[in-house]
Amino acid sequence: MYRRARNFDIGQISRSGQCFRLNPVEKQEKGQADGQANGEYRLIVGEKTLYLRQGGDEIWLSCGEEEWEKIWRSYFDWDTDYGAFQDAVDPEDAYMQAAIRTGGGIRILRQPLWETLVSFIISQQNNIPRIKGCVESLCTLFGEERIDSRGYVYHTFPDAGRLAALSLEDLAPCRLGYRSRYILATARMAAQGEIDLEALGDLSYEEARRELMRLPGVGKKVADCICLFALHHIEAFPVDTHIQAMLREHYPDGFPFDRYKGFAGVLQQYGFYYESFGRRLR
DNA sequence: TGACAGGTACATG
DNA sequence: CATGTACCTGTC
Repeated sequence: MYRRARNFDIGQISRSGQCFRLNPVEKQEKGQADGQANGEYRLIVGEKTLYLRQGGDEIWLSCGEEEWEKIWRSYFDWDTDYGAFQDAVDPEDAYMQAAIRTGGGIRILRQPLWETLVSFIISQQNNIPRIKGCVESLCTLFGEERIDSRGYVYHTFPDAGRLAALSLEDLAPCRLGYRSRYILATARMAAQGEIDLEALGDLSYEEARRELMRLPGVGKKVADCICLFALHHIEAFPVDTHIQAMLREHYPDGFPFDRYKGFAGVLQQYGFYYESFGRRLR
């Protein structure tokens, strides 16, 4: 099926670092412009795969209407007007305006909580290609094998019960380093009901963040990423090394949180993308 | 060789 | 509360 989209760029989303199982199907040529016919992408979420292609503002998706409505429309935050967020940015703020020109097609996804939680524990002191590798090996070794309509074999993300039953030794092949013990401890808390992940969706941003930080390996930054990329609290503003650099270099008098009350997390993504990926384009 | 990669936990003053 | 440090692993 086809859909027309504004402020939506599948390549930018795949490189944005908020999801780790959205990747080009074929190895891409370097230097292809965003928003052009930049090949096909495959996304794996839960039990499903989805293939996407984009040419300009026209998106092709491998799913039918029913699945689109049931899963992907919400996943991509389709009905939110990102143009409105962008219009709210201070016209005098040359830095954020440039960031938007580079990454204005990024969406804040609504990803499954458990996958996002574990992935962002893995993300600490780590780089995106390696995070992707770690997540894939975790899925390959401990997820369940599936095959999609194209005959592509993939693996689901292992649930908390599955991971809780593992030992550090079992996890060693995933090369998670010191994060292994965090993941086991977190999985055990989730599996034993020491934390109610289901209930997290009903909490406010502050409550959810505080609750998440009870988990080993989850500090402020990771909790904010989970709030932003899974629970869709778009006011969450994760501060990592890139964002720290952005704040230091471009907002020495403080970031204008008041102006962007309620959606600062969207700007965080534009800033992060511009700092981490965009600067290579210049 | 050492610093760094979307940090966190724990120890000090 | 604020600062300092160890921590797995891979890459440049």
